[in-house]
Amino acid sequence: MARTRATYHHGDLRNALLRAGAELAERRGPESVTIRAVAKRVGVTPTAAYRHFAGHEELLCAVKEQAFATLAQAMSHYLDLLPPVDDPVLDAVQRLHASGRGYVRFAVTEPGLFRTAFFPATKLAGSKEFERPDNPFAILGAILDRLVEVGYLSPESRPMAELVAWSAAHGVAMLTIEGPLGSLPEAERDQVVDRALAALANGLGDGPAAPQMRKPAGAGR
Amino acid sequence: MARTRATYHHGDLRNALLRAGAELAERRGPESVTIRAVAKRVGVTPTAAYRHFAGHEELLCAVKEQAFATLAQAMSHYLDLLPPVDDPVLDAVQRLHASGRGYVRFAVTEPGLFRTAFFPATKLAGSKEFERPDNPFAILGAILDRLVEVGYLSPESRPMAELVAWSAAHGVAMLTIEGPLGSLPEAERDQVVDRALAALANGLGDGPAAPQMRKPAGAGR
DNA sequence: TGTACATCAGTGAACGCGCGTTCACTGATGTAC
DNA sequence: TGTACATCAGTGAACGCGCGTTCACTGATGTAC
Repeated sequence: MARTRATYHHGDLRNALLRAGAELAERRGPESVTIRAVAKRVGVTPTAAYRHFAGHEELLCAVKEQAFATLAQAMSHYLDLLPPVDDPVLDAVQRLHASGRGYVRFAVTEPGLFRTAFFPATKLAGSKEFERPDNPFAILGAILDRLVEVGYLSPESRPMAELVAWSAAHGVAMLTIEGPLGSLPEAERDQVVDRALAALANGLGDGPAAPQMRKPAGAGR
Repeated sequence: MARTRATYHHGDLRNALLRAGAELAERRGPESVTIRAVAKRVGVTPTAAYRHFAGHEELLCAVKEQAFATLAQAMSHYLDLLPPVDDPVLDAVQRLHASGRGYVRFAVTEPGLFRTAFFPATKLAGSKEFERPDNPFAILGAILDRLVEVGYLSPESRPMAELVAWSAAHGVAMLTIEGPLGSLPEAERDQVVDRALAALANGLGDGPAAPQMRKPAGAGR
């Protein structure tokens, strides 16, 4: 299987098309993921794609879902690199911060994939990406649970906190790849990113352990 | 002038095309702003548009810029509705909060225009929208200056604080119109929006007047 | 005030492009006997 | 083990669409004399 098309039958065309879709999305964004472009890239007739996808929309949804998973993996990977810290509160807060940094980092290094992950899904199949365990929502959820455990976040504030945290990271990411943050020099941009994430971590904390974590004014990274 | 095409010469075609572009953007997003569609809407040959715009890109940039200005106006208008409060610190913080709410409100009620305002500007003319005085950056700037005056924000944190604040609002807006926040019931969505903005206002404050403003755990709107 | 004429803002037909999708087809595969 | 045949995964040509853009043009406007 998976030979590069020496035979008439491909053997693994669906996956090949998906991979080609991901490559196109990575290089030129979600708009470039067309039936024709994807088929051409694999070296196959456009018609052949219809054996594996009902149409363009289904293909795009599959690529989108895949991009979303890649984003989650990047976040996880970035979190895994984080050295643990003795103070459990600080450790938990740092994990929140790092997840945001991983998120933004992915958006910056893979803007095409990032945009694809959030490409407006036309009709159905919109929220399928959340059924998988490795999605940003779930990753954030675990971090926030930990923040409650260590007393940084109050249990009352726990519900929907994922979305609050997600918003902060998403805003920074978006303004960087297609907004005013994009034209900033990298050093200043990183500073804004860190300050935005710090403001979130800072502003989110309302548990008994929160006050001691507040940084002094003007503290950098 | 501005009669609805009883004569051969239009008299105000450039503006008419721009208006048609805005209407299309409003209804079906930036992708639908094409030379042909805009001309058709005005009741004119596509070729006629080339008397007023160098090409599609220039037209789209103009519409984009216009959408951006509309966003700023909506923010201003929303801020103007805000009743002043006696406590100057509270007043300033509320203005920050309200500007964010206006921003998100615009995104939700006019998603097409909002997306148009942030549509990736291909080449040049990218940052032209910031030359005008009525842009979100300037509006936020004034609010943040005030926050420094009243001692909520430390002067050291003032630089680039616009972008930090902007990120928070932008994230919420984006996740609402084309992300997981969109599928939430409206009441819960508003709650997330308010919490995200509160977390920002809360987390941003590092001046002497900040501690007294912190809300108790689980405080709602 | 009347007229010739330059200028300007539109028309209409046409180009080439890439797109999604359908059709009748054919080559390869693998299974039943 | 060998062969007939159903099934399946691909081909190739074609459709209609909307797009940006160019061309030679014509109708309206307004200005110089």
